[in-house]
Amino acid sequence: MTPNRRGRPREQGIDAAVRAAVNELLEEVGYQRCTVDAIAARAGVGKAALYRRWKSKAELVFAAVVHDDAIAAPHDTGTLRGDVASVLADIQSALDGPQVRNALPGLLADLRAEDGPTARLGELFLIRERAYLAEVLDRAIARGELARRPEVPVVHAMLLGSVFAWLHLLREAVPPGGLADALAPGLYGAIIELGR
Amino acid sequence: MTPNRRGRPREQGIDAAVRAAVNELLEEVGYQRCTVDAIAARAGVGKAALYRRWKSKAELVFAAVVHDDAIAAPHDTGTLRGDVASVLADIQSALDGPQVRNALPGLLADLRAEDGPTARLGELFLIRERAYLAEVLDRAIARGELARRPEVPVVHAMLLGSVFAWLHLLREAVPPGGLADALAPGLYGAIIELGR
Amino acid sequence: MTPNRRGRPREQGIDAAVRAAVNELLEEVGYQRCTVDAIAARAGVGKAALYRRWKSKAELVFAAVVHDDAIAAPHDTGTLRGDVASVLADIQSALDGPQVRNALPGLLADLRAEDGPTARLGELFLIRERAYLAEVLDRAIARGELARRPEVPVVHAMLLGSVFAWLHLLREAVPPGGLADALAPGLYGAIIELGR
Amino acid sequence: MTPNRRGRPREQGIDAAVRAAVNELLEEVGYQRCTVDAIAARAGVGKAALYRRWKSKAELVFAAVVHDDAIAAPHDTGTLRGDVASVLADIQSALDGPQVRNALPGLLADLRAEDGPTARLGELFLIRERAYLAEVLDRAIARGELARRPEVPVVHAMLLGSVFAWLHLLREAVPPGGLADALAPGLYGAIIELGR
DNA sequence: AATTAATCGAGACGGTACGTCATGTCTTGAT
DNA sequence: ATCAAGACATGACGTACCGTCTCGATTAATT
Repeated sequence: MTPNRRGRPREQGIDAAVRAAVNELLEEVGYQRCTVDAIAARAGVGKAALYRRWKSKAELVFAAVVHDDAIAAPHDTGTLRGDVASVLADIQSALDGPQVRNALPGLLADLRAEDGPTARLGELFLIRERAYLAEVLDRAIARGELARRPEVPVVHAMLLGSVFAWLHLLREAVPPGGLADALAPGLYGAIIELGR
Repeated sequence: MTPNRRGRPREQGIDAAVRAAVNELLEEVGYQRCTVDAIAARAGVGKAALYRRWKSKAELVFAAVVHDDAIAAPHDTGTLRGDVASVLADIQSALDGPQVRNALPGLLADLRAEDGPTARLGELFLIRERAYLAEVLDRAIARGELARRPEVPVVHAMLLGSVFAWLHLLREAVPPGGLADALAPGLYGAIIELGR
Repeated sequence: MTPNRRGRPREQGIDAAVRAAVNELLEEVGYQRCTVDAIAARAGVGKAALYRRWKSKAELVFAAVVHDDAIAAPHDTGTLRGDVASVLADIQSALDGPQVRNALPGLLADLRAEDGPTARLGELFLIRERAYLAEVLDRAIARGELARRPEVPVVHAMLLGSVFAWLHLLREAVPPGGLADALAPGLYGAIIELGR
Repeated sequence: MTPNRRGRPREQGIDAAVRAAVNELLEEVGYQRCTVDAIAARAGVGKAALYRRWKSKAELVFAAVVHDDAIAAPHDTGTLRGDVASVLADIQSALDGPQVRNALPGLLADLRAEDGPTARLGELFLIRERAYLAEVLDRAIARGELARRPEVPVVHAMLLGSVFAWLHLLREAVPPGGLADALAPGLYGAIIELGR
């Protein structure tokens, strides 16, 4: 995976074209019928170019679906209550796009089945999300809203899991006021309780 | 799926043999490499017998993995705090077995990909869990621990999602004190906040 | 394929290095697994340099395998019987090297599949062989061994074909006395019959 | 490759359908562009059914192209001269069909590249052809045309090779009188010489 | 000396075929 | 009508190879 120093450099447009193709196909036909051949054809690219960059369909789709700005810089709303709602909104926007929503279950399954370091769903993604979360909690402590910092993984599981469960396990419709608003009060209460 | 009226009756031992084979294979090789052919071979059964009973691999595995006592009768511990921990323990025990843990992501993906009523195969499971949850909340109200009943789907998403995220998204190790104990305080706080 | 007039001249050593690489690989792994990439790598050469010189793998291998002295000057042994054995020995030495033996079937297939003039790349080789043959026959007439000159293509087919069939169709082991000696008497008889 | 005793028997029509498809494709597009996928599609058959019967494209095509009646029962014309012409005509008809002619070079190359017993081009085919030849020679001895039996492989190489060379090495047009008639006199002379 | 232009090694690119594998259906003969 | 065994169509996957192209660096002959 180390880029080459000599030889023809990788063409720039391919990554973008592939991402676009994947996202279109995910939306049109879902994960399972979003074929590697179809992706290559739609992107106007050979399969070799795909497998040169990613080592499986799962990695390919993952890379196409996770955009780096998924987790924006942690927005400070001034209150923990507001920050929690903001984090939830970010999580929702990362999980609820038409592509991600179609891709996530299949992706989870395929990444799990592969061995190697990529098997963990977006290590990087989760690490950044966790750091984000730690910062939000620390701000709340600085404001005096929390006495101590709760275990970050616990908070992480509650926030991420609640959104995921709503969308993919319970498969409830997103409520009119927005999913973040529906979940925020309870999860705010949870954090307060843990930070007491 | 209607059983036969005439002709040779279905052999009794098959269901059990298949369940056993599925569970062994799930544990040994995971969901994707737990092939229908492998299941049939291990169970000493023809594939036709499988598809006579279940209409897809996903249904087959689901049936083999979900034991009816997954959601026990709602145990009344006397306090909401205790009940929440008890529910969480039940959820964890339903999701954390060596088979379910391996099967769940693949199952989610395949059930989602199927169209028609099978897609909601987990419905029954979820409905019972939700009823269970409603009862726990109502007991808390009766005890005076809650002023009003929170939205059940919200609570459901938080409880189920937290466990799922811990196990399958964050893939954290189960903490020494047990997963339920780690998550219970926060989620108790969440319910209190929502029932205020 | 026209050489350049201006600019950097082609490096001299490349042709030799490539020929060597091809012959090694043919002997080691055969025609099909003698990849263009492998040739380039072994020769320490870029693929572009190969395709600048030859227009396909088949041409490349053909050039590497056919040495110009393949058909030596027609050696006059003094009798038709001797000349036939000599021609056969030449043909065998052209077809029976460890490289040619491995390359020939694949080469035949690929050259045939290409359209255009390359398909007849062996032409030159065959034309010279045929001229050689005509000379041998004419000498026999001059000696009075033959009354008239047989059809050269017929004689050609018999001589070349017998050797080829032995090596590549029947895949018989080369007999102890040498292939030429085993085939010469019969083919001498054939020519006598045709020249009667 | 042992046929099954239990389970669904192999469908009968498939072999015939595949042979037909292969022969059509060979004639239309040649060996290299006669794709396994195209064969399966044209025959209305899955690729698995093909690979269940033959272990590579080469074997598949070989089986489709060699028809069992390729070498008919050795026809006794009453004279060695006539028998030789008859054998040659048989060989030509086996090698000169529009399909075989297209397939042979590619087939030779691919079979050679594979390891294992099939690598030898139609062992069975050659064995039968050789037996045929031995019988022709023995008849000639019985008639008193030959004093002793020439080495069969040598005769085999001359007869088979001459035809093959004419068609695939020299790539001469088949002469008006027929290829067998053009080659028969010389090869008759060869056999006489060897049997003297 | 500066310019020009064809070459060099390296390696990415599009296309295309291969052979494998899994799903769900179907077909045997036997129970 | 069921059973075990196993063949069937479909269709995706990941690998391999070919011949082309693109990069930055060389290397001569021409200005």
